[in-house]
Amino acid sequence: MSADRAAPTIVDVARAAGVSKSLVSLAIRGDVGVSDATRTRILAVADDLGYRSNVLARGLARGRTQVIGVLVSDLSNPYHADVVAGIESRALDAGLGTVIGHGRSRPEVLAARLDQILDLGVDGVIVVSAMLAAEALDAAATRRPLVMVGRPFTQPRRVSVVRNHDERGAALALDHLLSLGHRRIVHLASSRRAAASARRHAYGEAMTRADLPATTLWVDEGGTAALLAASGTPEGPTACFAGNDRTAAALLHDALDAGLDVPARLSIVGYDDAQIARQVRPGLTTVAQPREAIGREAARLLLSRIDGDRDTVEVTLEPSLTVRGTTAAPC
Amino acid sequence: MSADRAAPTIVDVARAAGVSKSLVSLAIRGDVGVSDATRTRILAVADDLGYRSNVLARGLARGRTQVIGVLVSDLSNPYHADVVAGIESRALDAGLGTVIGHGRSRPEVLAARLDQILDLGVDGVIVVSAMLAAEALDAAATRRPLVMVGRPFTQPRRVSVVRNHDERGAALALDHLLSLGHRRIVHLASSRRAAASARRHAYGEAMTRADLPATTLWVDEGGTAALLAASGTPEGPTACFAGNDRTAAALLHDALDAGLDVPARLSIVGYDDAQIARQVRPGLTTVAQPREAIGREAARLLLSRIDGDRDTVEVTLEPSLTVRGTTAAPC
DNA sequence: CAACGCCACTGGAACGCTCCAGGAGCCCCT
DNA sequence: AGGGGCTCCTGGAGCGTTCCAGTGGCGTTG
Repeated sequence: MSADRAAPTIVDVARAAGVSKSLVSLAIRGDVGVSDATRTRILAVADDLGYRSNVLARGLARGRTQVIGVLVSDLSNPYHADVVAGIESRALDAGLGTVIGHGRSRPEVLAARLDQILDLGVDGVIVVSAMLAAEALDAAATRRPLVMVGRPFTQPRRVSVVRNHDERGAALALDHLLSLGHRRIVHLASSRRAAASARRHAYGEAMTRADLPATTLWVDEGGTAALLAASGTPEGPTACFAGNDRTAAALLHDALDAGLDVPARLSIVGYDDAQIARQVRPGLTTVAQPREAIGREAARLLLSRIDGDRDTVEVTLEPSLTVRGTTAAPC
Repeated sequence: MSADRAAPTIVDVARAAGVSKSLVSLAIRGDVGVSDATRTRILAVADDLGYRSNVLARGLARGRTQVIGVLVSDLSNPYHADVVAGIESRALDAGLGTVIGHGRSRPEVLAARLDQILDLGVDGVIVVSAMLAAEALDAAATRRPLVMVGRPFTQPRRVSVVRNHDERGAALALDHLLSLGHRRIVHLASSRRAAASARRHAYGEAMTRADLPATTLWVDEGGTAALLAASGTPEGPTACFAGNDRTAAALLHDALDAGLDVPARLSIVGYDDAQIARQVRPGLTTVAQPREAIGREAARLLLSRIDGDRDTVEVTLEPSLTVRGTTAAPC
């Protein structure tokens, strides 16, 4: 099938338009110094021939590919999808393409993908994963500008960080519960990672501020069962702030199974506004991160780094509270 | 910061090892015709210098980048994530990298991303999206080998297709309901797209085979309400086969809201074994597609096309039934 | 011992683009 | 009339690879 004939190059266009290849290059990139008449002619010819500029050749010659990479640990996590959407929209505004690498939640795969994306010649990388090893992150950052999403501390210098303000989010959740009249509020934690710790500490501080005792229960230590058992008793907790929506949803599930009325006997607040928060019944009250905005901000930081800005910064964005059906005044 | 010094090239390695750049190239690619002693020396030097081969230059010179592209319409769809995981694992086995493009469920974005991925110089593309316009698909297929996942008909020749056997899946669902003793089974459809049609037709055929009347209700025509109203009556349906899990979950939700006992008064079977099937209560009985296997098969087909195989084929893989809590014998 | 074949290695062209130094033509000013 | 400064355009070098046609040395063979 002759349609497989080699793709037209800049030289083909130049020949067909009767100009030099340099001029075609200038015209296509929209450079000044090309007369309008010639430019339109060249573009028409290019279009006619079905010319597409070869990114590989351009990247090789310019040292820039106009493509940024995004490394994601878990594709199926809607949080990641939204952040990626934000990144893409901002990149597109700047005329850059985006490719995504998928780490399948495994540190070694993640590191390999990161290398592979960099090898492809992207101009910069945004890492949306808390799981990437610090050394891999550091090594990558010496190769290209790198922006990290979500990890609360800038371990290596040279990387910028965008994250949601977990402390403030936890405070939002607790203010909500406190204003409903809850006093015996426990925290259900399932992870010791950075974001989870920030939320846990913020919980502790909010309780201290309100002069109330703080109690953290761990899922992997049977915390859920302990919580459910206690919440029947007169002195038991009337509300629970969970470290994330998955944990909250599981708790809700178990509570309903145990015949405990939610929210009448136990109020539950999650964190993340994940899809599951809308799917459970009653709907989960939760703290929402500004996911697209986080992505857009990450892209903005990366673009400025690509343009030569050497400063690495840490940006935190404000979360908000979404009230659904799992919170009410204690009865 | 002096770590930003230019990355070492093959020439640097050659100079450091005291050989020609051609020999370095051969050694690194594992070509024959390099003595063992020289090869190990070259590799050691390369490693020492932190040499990484430049994919852009290699792609330009060879016309092959050793990277395949995957175009996905919706990142957050776990179905897609699993297919991608399958693709990646197979590609990795063959020593190829993978980049993902994200179409955000919008045909025009999808088409633009596809072009962009192709521009990047990937050796082939796998499209995991039913939404891509046929023309865009066709245009892409003339540029590189292309494999389509999920769309049941090969519209343009030149593309291979991997899909789940929707007809057989629907038959599995109906066999299950029939063997439970159901006789009045309706189909609830929400889409007229290809996969949905295949399931709908298979429903009709299965009913005909069993000598039972087939009734298809459409969600967008108030089918859900009609179904719920009818299922109370003596002659009303005792079971429903939904076109996908989302539809099934919504039906389940409405049925429970209406005070209808599921599965006692109404059995429900979905399709896809999406995450939601596990999250609703009771868990949804559904047809599961072999998602990773589909991805692996797609990658296998693509690789053989890349290696010069000109045949385009259509492969269907067998689905399986996952029985959960929404099906029981009619009472 | 000359001829041959094979092995290990080399140098340069090519891939498709960008960038740079420079050239032709034109208008304006002195 | 001569020069200066535009604007519009050109040719060639260079980006880091791969590929191809050799080259030289060595062992085998008639």
